[in-house]
Amino acid sequence: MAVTMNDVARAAGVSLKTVSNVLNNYEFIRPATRQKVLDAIAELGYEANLTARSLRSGKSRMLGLVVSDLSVPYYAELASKLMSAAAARDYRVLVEQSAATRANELAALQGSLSQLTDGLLFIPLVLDADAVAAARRGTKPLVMLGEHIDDPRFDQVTMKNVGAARAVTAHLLAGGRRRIAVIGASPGDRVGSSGLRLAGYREALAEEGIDFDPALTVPAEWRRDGGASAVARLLEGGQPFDAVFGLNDALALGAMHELLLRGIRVPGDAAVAGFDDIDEARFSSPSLTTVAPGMNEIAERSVQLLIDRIEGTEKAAGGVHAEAEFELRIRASAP
Amino acid sequence: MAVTMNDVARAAGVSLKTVSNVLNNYEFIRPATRQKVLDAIAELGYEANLTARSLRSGKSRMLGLVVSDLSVPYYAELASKLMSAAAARDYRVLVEQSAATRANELAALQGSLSQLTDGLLFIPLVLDADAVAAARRGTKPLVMLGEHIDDPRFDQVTMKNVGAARAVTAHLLAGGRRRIAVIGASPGDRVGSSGLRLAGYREALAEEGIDFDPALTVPAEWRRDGGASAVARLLEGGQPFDAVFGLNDALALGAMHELLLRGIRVPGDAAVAGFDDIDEARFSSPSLTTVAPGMNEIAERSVQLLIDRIEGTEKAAGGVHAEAEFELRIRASAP
DNA sequence: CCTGCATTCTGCAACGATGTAGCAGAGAGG
DNA sequence: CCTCTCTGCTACATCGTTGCAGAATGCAGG
Repeated sequence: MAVTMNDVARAAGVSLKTVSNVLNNYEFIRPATRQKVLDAIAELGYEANLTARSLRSGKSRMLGLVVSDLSVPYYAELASKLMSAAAARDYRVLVEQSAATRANELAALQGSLSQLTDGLLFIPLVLDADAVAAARRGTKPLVMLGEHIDDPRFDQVTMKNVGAARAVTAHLLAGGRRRIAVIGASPGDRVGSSGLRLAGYREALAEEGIDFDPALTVPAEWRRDGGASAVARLLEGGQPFDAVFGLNDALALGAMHELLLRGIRVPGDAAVAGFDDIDEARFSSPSLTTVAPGMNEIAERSVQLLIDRIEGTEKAAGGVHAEAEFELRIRASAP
Repeated sequence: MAVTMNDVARAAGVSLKTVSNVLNNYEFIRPATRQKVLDAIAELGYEANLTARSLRSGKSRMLGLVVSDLSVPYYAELASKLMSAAAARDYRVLVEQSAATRANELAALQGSLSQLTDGLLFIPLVLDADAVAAARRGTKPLVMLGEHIDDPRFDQVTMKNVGAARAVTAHLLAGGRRRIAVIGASPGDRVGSSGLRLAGYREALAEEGIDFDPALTVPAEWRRDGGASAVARLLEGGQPFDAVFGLNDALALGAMHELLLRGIRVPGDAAVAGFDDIDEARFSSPSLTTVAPGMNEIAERSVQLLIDRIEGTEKAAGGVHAEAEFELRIRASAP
């Protein structure tokens, strides 16, 4: 039914392989022959069968993206940018949702997703480095995103969590705030986004000679309702504070919602700052001070790195680590 | 390198074709033979090569999803649900962003996306029905989502735009509001989401015997900043109003932001209602009254319909149209 | 004992592309 | 004049699976 290379070859009066050579930009073809083939292709409306090409060549020009849940705005935005970056290089992205499940993350690394793609962009949430390394021995390229795993064995593109959190905290301190509550971490966190951002917060405090008060560090699910209930617990615990640093924007927005509900003025009584600079941060009332982690750069560099690995351009033996630049966005919630 | 069916056949002491038959649940195989094959598969860790299967069988068990931009929360959520619904039926979804461009929408309908997939879920934004019909003649199944196109030729799953908008408006009217501004439509809109929702608004007004005032209908881009600037224009135009109906939640949230900025109390001075029930609607301050358009049902039914077409279960000659049920969510912005 | 049918399994061709080998002719070098 | 390399093309095998045709067996019916 569909036009095949054979039909084109017959129409152009050349062999099947010559058509293939034209399509693959083989060097030694006479211009006249090339033109005959191109004319036949145009006339018949031929389009290469990607499945057949993929079977024969072992390449699909598809990248896999493993993410917990696309309905989380941060991941959706990142996925969108990754897809655009890939499209610009003539690659497609096949997304798989892991629901932050061990079984699903493992399945994505080993199963049919990696079979269908030339390499994987992976945002791990439950697997640790050893589990990933074990699952992935001798297979296709893998680039890690996010902060859950930080291991020299893997290629990785991250944001500057520590530096950006330090900058946000320093900004709150510069505004005269002295008791800054942190929402979304436990005082003992050392790894992952929460540990890194908490470390940045502590560095900024230390620079100002302020002691770290564990009572101001409130664990919470990184969602809006987590931020709201963390603030509620903080207030009910009677801890005084003059600023809230949500470790992501959803937490900060939820926290701000709860503060306003209880008649606490923002930024008058308490400043609020977040992390991520999602679109909503500009439109909350008051608009949210936050830090943009350089998502465009993360998307660009991770796609570039993965494709370089696939095409053999990047040959570094160990893992390549890249960090995107951040930018502080000062808005009304913490001027 | 990878284990093939041939290796399994050799290990099990049967023919290649018998292995294939086992995998495809062919009826006439002795239990003992089936077991030998399954054992060999388990022992060797064989996994079927999907590319080869796809080339040979012409089926990929992938659905294409054409959407303008995944970073729009509504689309991201819908995509997430579509992917889950597909996964439950052992299908995968390959997403393509059209950026609401005519060329990209056409390319998605005709190009390699449809070649790689067994059918398409399409949320058109610029193509009209005739253009889609022309682009799609004699190819794979296509299910339309959204309201941009409403045509009996196509399979389509939609929300009850008119009914839901009427319900929201009726709720505002029941709360004593009489001058309800509508944001996101032009008074003359008849088609698409804006036209349908505007029609529902007018129906509710008519039921209460209230005249439609075109001055209260303000066009705007369906984004937060669109809602904000529409409210600004409304206020600067001096039109009195006691409620704002944003034709989606982003518009309503942007509008509410602008109202609060200008010291107008919500819901005291003006009630605000939206449409979509995105996650943020629960967490804005005040929380947003809106209508949930039944996105789960839309995702389930559209995936089911598409797969039924692909597998030949659904044989209706014309287009099948389905509408999901909506649910009014009454919150603080318009109690 | 033969025929017919259901059951169980096998072998070959084919899906549509690319890789490898090789052939013929032109020009270069000895 | 004979080899050797480069150019431009063709033929054939191959990627890993499934569709089709058919072989071999057992069993029932006449």
